[in-house]
Amino acid sequence: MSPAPNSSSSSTSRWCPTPEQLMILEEMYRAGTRTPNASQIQQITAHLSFYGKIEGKNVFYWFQNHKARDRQKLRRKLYKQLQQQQHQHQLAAAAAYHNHNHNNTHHHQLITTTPPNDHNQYHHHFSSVPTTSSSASSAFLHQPLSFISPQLLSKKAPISFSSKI
Amino acid sequence: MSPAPNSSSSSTSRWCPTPEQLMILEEMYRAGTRTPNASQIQQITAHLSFYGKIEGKNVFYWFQNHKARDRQKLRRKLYKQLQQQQHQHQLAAAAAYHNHNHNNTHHHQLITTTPPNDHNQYHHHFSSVPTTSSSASSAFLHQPLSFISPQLLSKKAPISFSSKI
DNA sequence: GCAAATTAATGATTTATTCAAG
DNA sequence: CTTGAATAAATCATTAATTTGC
Repeated sequence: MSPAPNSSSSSTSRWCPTPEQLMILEEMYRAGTRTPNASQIQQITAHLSFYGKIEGKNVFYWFQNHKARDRQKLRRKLYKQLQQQQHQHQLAAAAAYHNHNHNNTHHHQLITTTPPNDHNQYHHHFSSVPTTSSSASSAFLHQPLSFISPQLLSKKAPISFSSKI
Repeated sequence: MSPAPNSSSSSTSRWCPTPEQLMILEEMYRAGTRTPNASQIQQITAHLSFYGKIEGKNVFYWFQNHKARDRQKLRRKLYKQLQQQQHQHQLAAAAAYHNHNHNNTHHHQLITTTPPNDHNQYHHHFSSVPTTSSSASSAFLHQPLSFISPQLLSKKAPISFSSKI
């Protein structure tokens, strides 16, 4: 049943996107639009208003919600995988306990569906072992553990010596 | 393209964070850790090594890279926003702010930092008549409002069978 | 087949974080 | 240290699906 979204005088409780509008929005999202700015929202609204009553805030909210829920979904999926891998870790640990190391590089990275264009791909690359010219990191790490900061795992760790940040 | 990072050779070309490690690192970053010192790095490494092979330099580099990329991302975003006149799309959000609490069911307000002066919490009361100002906020307040329709500002009355008002 | 009741989706709001500027 | 700006997370509220009893 078509809900007749634009019963004008009545209480327009909330926007109900028509299938055309929804299709276009989803296509835009799929194409990479995540947080359109004002001009884009204006254009999208103008374009979509051809298919039914719509306002800019609807477009704005739609992208907000869609992005948030997409992320949420992905996050739940990752969490599931995390639990699985924790389980496997336990198994692996148990196996390793009974069996000596077997040179079995059991790698994770089961993520098949690459996140489209979002951030969070912390795959930095650097030489595994800086041989002679040990970079600052190793030198840094070779410091004799001056004082252990108490609030490592606590919240709000005040970075004591922040030169300029 | 990938040269089979973990093929036969046991020498892993580079550290590959497990989801658990990644999650913990992100959580630490979110909690405020940005440039951990040697002791912190040691602790973090010890903690994370439970979930997989990791070294101190990995932790060090991770925080370095993460911080850098975060800043970079944010700069790009800000640049985009400044480049434009940033009209409405936060206008909708601002309009959403405008609504006074209709019925706050339960609020748990965790105050982390003691607020010395509480005389100004959320003053987003943009009057319907914007004053001329140099800030971008007034810019979006000023504009002709293709969306953010008046009905949003005048906030509809809740429909009949509300629980309570 | 059909509505009332219940559940799932999703639009709309509020709250908490974050960064940078003053 | 405070404040402005913007957003993402969390939540509220309403519509659509669906289940259920008749």
